[in-house]
Amino acid sequence: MSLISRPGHLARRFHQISTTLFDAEMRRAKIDLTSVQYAALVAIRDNPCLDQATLASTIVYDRTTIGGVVDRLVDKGFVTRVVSQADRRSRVLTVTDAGADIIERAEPPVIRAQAQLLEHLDQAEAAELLRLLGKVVLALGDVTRPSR
Amino acid sequence: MSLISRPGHLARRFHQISTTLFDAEMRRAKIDLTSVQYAALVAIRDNPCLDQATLASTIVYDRTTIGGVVDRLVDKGFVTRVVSQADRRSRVLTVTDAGADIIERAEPPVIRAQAQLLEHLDQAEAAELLRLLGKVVLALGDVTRPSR
DNA sequence: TGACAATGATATGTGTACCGATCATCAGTA
DNA sequence: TACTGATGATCGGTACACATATCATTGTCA
Repeated sequence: MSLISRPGHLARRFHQISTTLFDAEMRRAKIDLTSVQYAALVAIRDNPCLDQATLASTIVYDRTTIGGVVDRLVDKGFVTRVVSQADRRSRVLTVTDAGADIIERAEPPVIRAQAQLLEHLDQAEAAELLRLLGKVVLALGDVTRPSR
Repeated sequence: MSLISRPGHLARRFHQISTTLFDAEMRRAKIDLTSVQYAALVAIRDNPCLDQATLASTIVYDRTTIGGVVDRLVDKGFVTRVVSQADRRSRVLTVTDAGADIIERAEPPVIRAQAQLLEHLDQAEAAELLRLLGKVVLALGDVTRPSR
């Protein structure tokens, strides 16, 4: 089988294309967010009083990685991180007003990037692709999360 | 739309699962290769006298990244890199005997990892998933390659 | 209540990804 | 033949990914 048609290569290219489109749209909108930062920000907004471990588990990021991602969101003023009163080991994450604003502003570019990713498929094909990806991710999700 | 069902997240998770399965199989087989290194190695074997720029273009890696990947393949003794006589700017890459051996040894684990990635889909679904991914990658391949 | 396993977070190290800039070399041209 | 643009490779910097190890805190249980 040609390298180009191998599942692993297709997975890599599909993801690469997805993030490239995301970055291009964000740049056009003059928003300083990576796709990883955006996903983390949305997850924090939607789950008040999240700690980092739960955040990592929710969006399936590596625990070590999430620390740096949150660092950068804090630096940009989109998130606050305070030591929990209930459990002094954990840090409680909260989206700031600026963070909520950025999420709103980012929504149209995000939608455009998603549309571009799928624009060469018809409606049925796009739905089927997402369904099949979802099926694989759901089936293998627990076996293959980062080893923590 | 839930974060979990967004195309970008699915792309990220699918790729993440693919590389996790690859790494697990390689570890089981006691082979010290990443999926990136494996793809580069196969491409070098299949295209004699490849230079790094053409290699990067072939498998669509960033040019800067490929330097480090080749470094590690050279360190492991799987690839030689010599300055081209015809064009002293470029380095000609060649797979060593040890490199060819490793590719052979890696083939069964690679096949197993691929099978695991798709094992929760039936035959038709798996084929359709690969077809749709291929269609997207082909359509967007030129627009979204790293900017070099 | 004191040892202790479990848990949240961080530190360290390697590898991948990619941007901008730089340098050497090449090829074409005035 | 000196100028100039293109090209192969590298350097510096930032960000993500993940393994292993370490540290602080917690709740439990003998």
